[in-house]
Amino acid sequence: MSDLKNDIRPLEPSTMTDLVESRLREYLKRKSFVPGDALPKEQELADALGVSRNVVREALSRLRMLGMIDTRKKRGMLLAQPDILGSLERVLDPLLLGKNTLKDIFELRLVLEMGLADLLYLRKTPEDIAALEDIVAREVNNQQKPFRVEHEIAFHGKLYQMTGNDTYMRFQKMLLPVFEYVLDFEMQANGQADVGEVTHRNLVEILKTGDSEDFRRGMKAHLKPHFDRLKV
Amino acid sequence: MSDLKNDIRPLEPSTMTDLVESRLREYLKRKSFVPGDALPKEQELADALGVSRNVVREALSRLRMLGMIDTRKKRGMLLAQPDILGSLERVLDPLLLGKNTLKDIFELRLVLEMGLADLLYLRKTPEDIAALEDIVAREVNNQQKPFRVEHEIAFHGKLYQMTGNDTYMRFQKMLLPVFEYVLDFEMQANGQADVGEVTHRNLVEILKTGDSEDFRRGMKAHLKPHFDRLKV
DNA sequence: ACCCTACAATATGTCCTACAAAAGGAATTA
DNA sequence: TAATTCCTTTTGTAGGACATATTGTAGGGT
Repeated sequence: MSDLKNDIRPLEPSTMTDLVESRLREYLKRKSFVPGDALPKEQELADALGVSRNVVREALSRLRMLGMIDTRKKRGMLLAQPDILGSLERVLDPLLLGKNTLKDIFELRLVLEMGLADLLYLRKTPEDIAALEDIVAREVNNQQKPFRVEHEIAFHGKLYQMTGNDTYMRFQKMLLPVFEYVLDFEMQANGQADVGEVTHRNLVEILKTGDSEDFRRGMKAHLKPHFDRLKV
Repeated sequence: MSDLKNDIRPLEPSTMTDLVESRLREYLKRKSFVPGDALPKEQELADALGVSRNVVREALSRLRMLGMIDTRKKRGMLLAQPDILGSLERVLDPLLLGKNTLKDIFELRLVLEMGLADLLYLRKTPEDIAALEDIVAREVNNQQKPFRVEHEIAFHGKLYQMTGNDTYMRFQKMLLPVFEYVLDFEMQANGQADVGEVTHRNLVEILKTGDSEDFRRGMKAHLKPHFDRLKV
């Protein structure tokens, strides 16, 4: 098992830019800045670190991408609150990822979907249910692919949103395209898509009358074809 | 509801570096390079884009950080497979995140834990169970905090590992520190930690004799104090 | 004919200088 | 006092220069 890779830290990055990036990150944490605080200017950082402004800028460029800092023309740089999913968004493209990672993400989405129930029952409102019924009602029996995908996203997306957890919702929505990609890929090889015995309509019904365990069982049945697809 | 932020694309980034980054990313996708392929040299990219090599380097620096490209001294740059969690790792620090995000991640971990069961039952082996029993056996009744946290990580970490899903495992392990941080924070305010009625030992027992639904119920009971803590 | 070594070619890594642009702050005027 | 103009400061961009490492190649030795 390649467990080692996770336990042992890969040796320190080599280029100055990498070092500066890590120093800066360390610096930001140590000084416990509050978002909005002004940071030293680029030249000062460069002098303090003993490198050129160029290297500092490359490192800062990375932190800026992660949303850790904000820069304004004359004010200098301000500490910001990173958008944790922003960086994921950039990388989470089916075309860029390896086969193993794609499989992992496919499973991860199933896990997230199965764990949904408790949050859902904690926060669902009658308005939410009404919205879901509306979505289900629009699901005509048109099972051609583009429509099916659209309905999937509408329905499950609404479920994520009902949790009131923005991070969870965004995360799931980012995972969906990867999920669909893997699905397409496997379907082309193995035949066409099966659909679970429990439909969206059934799930809504459970939401109205059942408890979180019922819902979880329903979701499991809904996703059963996907689980069956998983190789042991 | 700030749903808009997720539906509408924020306006195009302003600096050249941002533009170049997005152009490069687009270029990489469009040309559908295979990992290992050689990319044009920096100067060529700069010329083609009509910007200075400096700007190109800042953009490349970002992609390098995300693991999308690798550079060797004379070979030029090679396309690589990004490590999707690598970038998350950099940002997922309790001290850097906002209050809402911390709460979201706290919940996200619960969701992930609740969705664990199916993968677990698909892949668990007798050796895994033995390892779990070993871990539980070492859980002396020493409930002081540092030890408790260590046991938590050992036990739940093993569960993640048993799923055989590397991404899931790493993701969960990254979430744990944030989880503990929030827990500490709330405990200081509200009193001390309750512990669920179902213990690690019980969970192992269920793994041996029960099915995935039993396990899920057990996990829910195990995590009950945390769920109770969630505000509606 | 083969291997080893040394050198040249090349792409990235780093530094430096200079200037444009934007934005805050100060000074000036109504 | 309020509005306007100018100045200063800091980031953004450009371009040139050189160090460094690595690859490929040529040459020499066996």
